[in-house]
Amino acid sequence: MEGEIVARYEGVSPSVIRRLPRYYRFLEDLQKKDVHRISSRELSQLMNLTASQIRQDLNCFGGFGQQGYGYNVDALLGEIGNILGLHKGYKVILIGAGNLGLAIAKHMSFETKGFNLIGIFDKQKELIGMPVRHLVISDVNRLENFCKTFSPQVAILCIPREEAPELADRLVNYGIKGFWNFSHYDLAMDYQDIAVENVHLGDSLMTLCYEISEILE
Amino acid sequence: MEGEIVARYEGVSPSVIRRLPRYYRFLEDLQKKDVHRISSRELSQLMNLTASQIRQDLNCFGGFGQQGYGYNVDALLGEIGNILGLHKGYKVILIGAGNLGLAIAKHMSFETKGFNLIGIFDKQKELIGMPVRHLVISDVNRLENFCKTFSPQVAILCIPREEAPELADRLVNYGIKGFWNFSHYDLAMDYQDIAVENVHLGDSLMTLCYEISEILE
DNA sequence: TAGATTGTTAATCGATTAACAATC
DNA sequence: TAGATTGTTAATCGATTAACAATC
Repeated sequence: MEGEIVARYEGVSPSVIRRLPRYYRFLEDLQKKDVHRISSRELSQLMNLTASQIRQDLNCFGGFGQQGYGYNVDALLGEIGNILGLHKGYKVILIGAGNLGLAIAKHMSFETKGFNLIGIFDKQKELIGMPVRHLVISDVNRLENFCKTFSPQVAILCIPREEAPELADRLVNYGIKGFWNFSHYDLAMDYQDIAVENVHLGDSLMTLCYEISEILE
Repeated sequence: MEGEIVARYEGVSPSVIRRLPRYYRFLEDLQKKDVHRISSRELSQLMNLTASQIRQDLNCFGGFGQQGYGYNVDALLGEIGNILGLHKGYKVILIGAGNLGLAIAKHMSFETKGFNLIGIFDKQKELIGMPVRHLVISDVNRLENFCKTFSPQVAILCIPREEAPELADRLVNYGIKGFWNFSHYDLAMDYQDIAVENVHLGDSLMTLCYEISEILE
């Protein structure tokens, strides 16, 4: 809409952004517990952070608190939700309906995280037609047509490593602007203006291995 | 064994540790491609890092390179594997055989990441007895007995948020030393000498939402 | 030996913490 | 008003990058 003011925060560092979802979760929790007011100090104790960091983080986006009072939980929750864009309902498709893909399709609450799952694709004939939630698995070769018709913005990749680079390329051509990448390939940042979240569960497990061995030896 | 020298690297910062699995993956890849020698500069280009950082990182653990030559891929891969402890085969159990739990049980290559999956537990009667890989899902109330008998060191939590804190407590009492936590609860660091890897897939998705909205507005 | 590339120290940059004046 | 707690600036700390002498 013309003239609509969309606050964007270009200068904010990734470390701050990555903490926002965690703030959001803790605030949701407080809200559920009927806590309506919280100071940075109280929140810092809950979250294992410094109060200073919390105030610093929030002030990247504006003065959401009130001196002498603290923060209003409901208002702050709303603000962070807006900053993250959780009301946007971006259209997302999932490619690869194997174990992990299906688990994510069934398990993840897309609606509360800014997304709307509108398609699931696989190349395996036996899976095509299988119902998952409100959807039915489609043939991956319908991808181009589907994207032209429905213009999803985001793709979740639950495909083997080898297939990732080529498929990502194709999807960018079909208009995809972001990837949630579970394939074991490090989706490169060659693309300008394409968002990528690489999720490497294996890396997390290896890190745990290091930590365990640090404790046990 | 008495007198065995176990190199531990207490002083190394978490940011360096978290990069090790990624180095490991890229080196594996080079090995598969029959590359046996690589300089920090070449590797930095592959990985989107600075050569300086790579040298700095590796030198936290020792001088694995050779001036004028670079690094031997196979040797370096082995060293990083050792540092991470990928040969340890720590015994791990998985609790919660829902969509996500099953996907992880079936999909994850534990063996190559330092672990050995020795048990899967759920409380739902219909799931108990179901075969998964080389295992069969057990009743969660057998957990204590199982832990006393087999002494697993690590537990994977694929359980609802509400059940996480209490179950984690119990597991610590049963001797568990580390958690790979997929429940939406932030497993606290109250415990000394317990390793925790919290995996918040929802946080990752919300971060992607922010990034997308930054691109699209 | 000359060229290449490491290991390592020093410089820079960014992120976190501390402090306190502003203000509810 | 007095007490509390923010917003914000300054100080500290840690992580990354640059530079170069050591050495293969």
